[in-house]
Formats: sequence, structure tokens, C-alpha cells
Amino acid sequence: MPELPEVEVVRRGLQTWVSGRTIADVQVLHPRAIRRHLAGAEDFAARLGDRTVGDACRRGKYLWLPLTDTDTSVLGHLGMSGQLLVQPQDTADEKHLRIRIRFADALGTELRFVDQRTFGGLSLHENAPDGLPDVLSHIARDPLDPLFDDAAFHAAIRARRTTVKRALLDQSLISGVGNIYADEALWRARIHYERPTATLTRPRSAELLRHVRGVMTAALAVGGTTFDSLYVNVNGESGYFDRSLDAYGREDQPCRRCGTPMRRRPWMNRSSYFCPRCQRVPRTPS
DNA sequence: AACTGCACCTGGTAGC
DNA sequence: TGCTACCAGGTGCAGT
Repeated sequence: MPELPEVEVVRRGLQTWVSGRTIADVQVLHPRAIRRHLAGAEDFAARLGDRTVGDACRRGKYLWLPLTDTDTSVLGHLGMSGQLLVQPQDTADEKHLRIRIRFADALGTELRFVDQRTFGGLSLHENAPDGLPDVLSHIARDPLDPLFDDAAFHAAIRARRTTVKRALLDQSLISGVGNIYADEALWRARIHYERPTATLTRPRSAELLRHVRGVMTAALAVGGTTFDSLYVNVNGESGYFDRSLDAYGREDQPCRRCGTPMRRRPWMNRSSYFCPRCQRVPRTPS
């Protein structure tokens, strides 16, 4: 399940193996993969043809590739299960290959969008004046962005009448955080996922942000080490997921701080994992 | 306007 | 064995 660190690994891969190359042709093998490109598959392919790819960019979980000499970008989101792979052209098609992009050079590789559950996809958009694809106007900066405004974040969540995990997953407040890293950061900060944001003091929200950054930076360090080949990879199975998670997926296993069995609770058609001792349920005088 | 809840997907697995 | 039910969850939008 790609969140910000995994997407950043993919961005780096695209920058290394795709930026600067000129597109020869595009095959859309599943229409749902370009459903956000409203003009359809033929239009998508035609607009990419003969265009050159600029520097790979990211905000939160969104990736985009500007097309040089145009005011447009190819926007990508990996959804739940998406992968962007740079493969030798003679590699057999993946079972869930959705989009193939061939290049006009002789490097012998192509870019493939593979996605089992088809929550992700590619689309082409006009760039807004700030250079971002126009459809990203509602996506906040992510916590690894140097221009992320910690004070504004604190003020925004204090003004909301919602709970802290909802706020962490609200991409208009802070982008790039998903269910896994939200639980990890809340465990590190010893905050219960249902704590009202209005109860967070400035030091507590600062501490939470520090842990969000800490868990993402650690994941990025691990994910980054596996990426040193002709392969832009994201599969949610990096070593980080197996070895380093303290909360997510650890139901009934001892808390790594206090030994209390961790709990899982249904939450928003998902799950929240937490330590019932370290992360006390807030008393809510409604 | 701010907030809540759900549809969209498919493969793996648990249960019967 | 073969069927059903459920789970994973990011996003956008309909509904309140």
C-alpha cells in the first residue's frame, strides 16, 4: 500500500530511468487505468506521442511527469496496488499490466503501469500557474516538503471538529499519510486515534508531526536501498513493512514499549491498531 | 460549509 | 471441494 515514502522511491526511479526520454507510443490495456483522463484512451495516447518527459515530481502520494514544451503533465496515482515498472521490452507482460509506454530511443526499456485492483491510474492535465497539475489544487504539501507550514497545520487542525487520525488522512490538511503510517506515527506519539484535534496543544501537534516525519524518513531510508537497478519498484513489500512496523498489523502482539497486547478496532471500513495502555482513549465531555 | 459514509476494485483467505 | 463472506484502503463525491 504505497504511501509517501514508497511513492518517493518511485519518483526517484522515474527521474533516473524515464526523465529526458521521448515517448514513441502508448498502449492503454484497461480503460479504468485512465478513467481520470476524461477524453479517453485514444486522446491520452495521442497527446503523449512524440513528447519528451521532464523532471519527475511528487506531492503526497501523487506523481507527475511534465511534458516539455507543453503546459501539461502526466499525472499518476498508484492507488492501492499500482506499480510503475521500467522493464526490458522483451519481458513478458505482467498479469495486471494496464498501460505500456514505449520510448523513441534505443535503450530497450519501456514504462509499464501495473495495477491489480485498478484504484490507481494515469491521466493528462493542464499545469496550474504554480506548475502543479490543476487537479492537485486541493492537495496540501506533504510533511517532507520544506515549505510545509507547521504552524498553519496546527491552526488548521485546532479549528476542525474532527479526530486526529481523520485529520492525518485528510489530504487537504497534510498529504502523503495513509492508514499504515498514521497508526505508526500515533503509536510513536502515544496519541489515541480518536482524540479530538481540538484537544491537541501546540507541543503535542509538533510532536505528532515529528513522528510522522520520523516514520516516513525511516521508511524512505529502507525503501531507497532496494532501488538500485533498472527497475522502478513499489510493491508495499519492502523490508520496512516486515521488520519495522510497531503498530500496524500487530493485533494481539505485545506493544514494543510496554508489552501490553496491541488491539485492532474497525474504523472507517478499515482498521486502527493501537496500544490500549500507551494510547489511552480520550475522555470526551461531549 | 463542515463533516460523514460509502462505492469503486480484485485476489487471498477463512469458514462452512 | 466449492461456495460465500470478508478483508485490504486512497480517493472523490453524495448525503447530512
